[in-house]
Amino acid sequence: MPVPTIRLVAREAGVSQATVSRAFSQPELLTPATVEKVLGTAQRLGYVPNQVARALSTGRAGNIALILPDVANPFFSALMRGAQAQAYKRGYATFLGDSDETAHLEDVLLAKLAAQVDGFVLASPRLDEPLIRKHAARKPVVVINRDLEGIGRVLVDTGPGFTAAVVLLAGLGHRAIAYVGAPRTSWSSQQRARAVTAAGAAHGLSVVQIDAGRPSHEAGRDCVAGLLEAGVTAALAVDDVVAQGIMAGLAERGLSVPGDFSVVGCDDIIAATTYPPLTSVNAHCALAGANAVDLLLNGLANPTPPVEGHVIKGELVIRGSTGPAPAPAPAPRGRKAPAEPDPSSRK
Amino acid sequence: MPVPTIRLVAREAGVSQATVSRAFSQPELLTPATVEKVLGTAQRLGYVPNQVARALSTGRAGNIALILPDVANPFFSALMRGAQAQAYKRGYATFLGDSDETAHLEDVLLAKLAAQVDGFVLASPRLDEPLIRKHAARKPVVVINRDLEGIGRVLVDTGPGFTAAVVLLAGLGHRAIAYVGAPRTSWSSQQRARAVTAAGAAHGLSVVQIDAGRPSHEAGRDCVAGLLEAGVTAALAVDDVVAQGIMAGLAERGLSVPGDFSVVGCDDIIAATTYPPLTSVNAHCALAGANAVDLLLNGLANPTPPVEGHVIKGELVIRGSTGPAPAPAPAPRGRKAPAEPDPSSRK
DNA sequence: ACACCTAATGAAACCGGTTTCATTCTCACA
DNA sequence: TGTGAGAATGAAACCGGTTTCATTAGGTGT
Repeated sequence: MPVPTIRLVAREAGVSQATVSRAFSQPELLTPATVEKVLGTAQRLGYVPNQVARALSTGRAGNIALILPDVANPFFSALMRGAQAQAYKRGYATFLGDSDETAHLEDVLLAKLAAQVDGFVLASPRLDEPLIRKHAARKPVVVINRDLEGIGRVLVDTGPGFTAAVVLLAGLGHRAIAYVGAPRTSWSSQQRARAVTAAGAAHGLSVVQIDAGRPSHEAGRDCVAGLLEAGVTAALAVDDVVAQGIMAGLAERGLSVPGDFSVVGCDDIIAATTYPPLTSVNAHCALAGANAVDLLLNGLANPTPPVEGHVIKGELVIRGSTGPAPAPAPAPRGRKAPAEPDPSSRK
Repeated sequence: MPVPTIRLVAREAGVSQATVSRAFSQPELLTPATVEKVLGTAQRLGYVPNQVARALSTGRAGNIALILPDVANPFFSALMRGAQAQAYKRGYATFLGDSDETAHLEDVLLAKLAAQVDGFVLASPRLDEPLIRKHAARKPVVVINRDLEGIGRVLVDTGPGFTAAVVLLAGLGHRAIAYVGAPRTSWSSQQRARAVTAAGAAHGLSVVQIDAGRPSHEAGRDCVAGLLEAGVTAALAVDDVVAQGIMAGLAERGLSVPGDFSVVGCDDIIAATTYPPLTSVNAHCALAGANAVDLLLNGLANPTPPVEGHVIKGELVIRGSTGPAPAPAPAPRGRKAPAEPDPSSRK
């Protein structure tokens, strides 16, 4: 028994296929009696409109795709949750593409999915700007955490949160702090680094910057040696996963948080579940995902969508991983701290 | 500039559209020189075969859908990562459906996506058996962690791991332990409960069973009161998230792990990153996801696929959350432990 | 040199819908 | 009663691929 098609229904109901089509997509164009007759026979035959065929002729797939660097990272899984739920609410299905943190895979996924979706949400894209623009020229695109003029974007502004964190640490008596970041390609990380550097300078703190590479638990743990060598008493990490790694590395060395060292994370997804609970900057991940989808779908509805940017404010959530700076240790740990790059900048 | 179609490439390359089509789908039918020429011009024009059109004429969508209860749960995000990567490797794109732990949403997602996919992977479905079978009759389905005769399935057998955990705890001197599980609908949880009960009986331990409801950090923390009331000295949790919640609840009450209480988790995704690191049963989540996809796609390739079941063994990974039973406390904590439901079952 | 088989390619039908445009039918109004 | 506007419906083109079938070219065997 083959799947019934529109032509079969048409023949069976004694109407044209155009009528059947309209009975499903624009019933207001038909006599109620006709609609009823068509839907009746369709029901009887078990006919369901073929979504693929519909997509081909209308050019609308009813799908969107979400491309992100790493589903396993809690920031992105939370974001995805928000995005998928919102897309579902608005009648769209969601493709997932995991680029494994590589620009190339992002590019390939964009190209492969282009025909099947009405638009893309790119979360923290690793792709360089020209390529993003190339794809954006073909299909509507909304980027999350990347500031590209003329392309729809949702930005989570964690700068103020990091500033507040630095202020908090300064108030707790810390004098030397570190920012542990991700590679250059990450807009978020750069933004956070800037906030920390500026706030540190404003409050007379010395700031060391450390690059942890791909943000992971291990990366965080591995940079603890560097932190201690640098002689800082607190670290702000690019995200909670790295922050948790730092705490693990500290624990390995018998240092307690926040007694001996303070740690601040970002995203606030796993922060409440770590031990001790992390002081973290809330990034409202799920909201960002949902907003990106809304922006995208609103753009699809409007013929000439105003290119909007949507900014979400991330605020500091203070928990148990930050405390007073430890009293000056009886003896300095490790070799002497490296001199700051440019002390004059502090005056 | 419209998206290039097969006809444009054909005209540009001076061949027929049939030739272009074959250059992409069956290049062995063409002269290598022709293939090269066609692919060259296609590349130059930025042509990518339209998946929707292809799906319409072949009847194959080239997509699969992964339906799961909660993307934000690390077990599922790891599983998804494995599944998506494997699907991509084999040329399939992946839809994601998050059912938010509800059977109804699962049902709706299955129905909505059916037309656009060649098959489904259902991870830990909350749907009841008849409905799963109904959908499986329409489209190929592989389920993960649900044992349904006649339906392709991947099972992660964590029973032996939990048995080993109980043996470990018995060896450490624990006499009363608890299993903290999820609701009945979870096949995995029931399987684990059985293993714990059986192993407990075999080693003369008293076993209390507690239902935490939806498996979450909070749920774990909330059941700590019950654990202490029951007078147990160790808990095995349905997953790492709940286990971590239990540790948080213990820490709140000033109890140390593993000094005062031992905790065992399951899945081994976040286990290495918690503090203290969790002793956990490795569920090989990513592998399960990849295997499910393989099973599904192999089934699609074969006209009459043998309904296979694939079992993955989960083994115990011992870390820092398990230790010797605490010396009998000076005074029993809380009210007296409730009597076991049926003491006779232990003889 | 001729008949014949195979490999490479092209023309056109087809997948299952949507949509434009033409046609028919009604009914209100002058 | 004639006419024109508007509503209901149908015929056919179209979306962008795949695939069948026919055609042409290039060898091979005798």
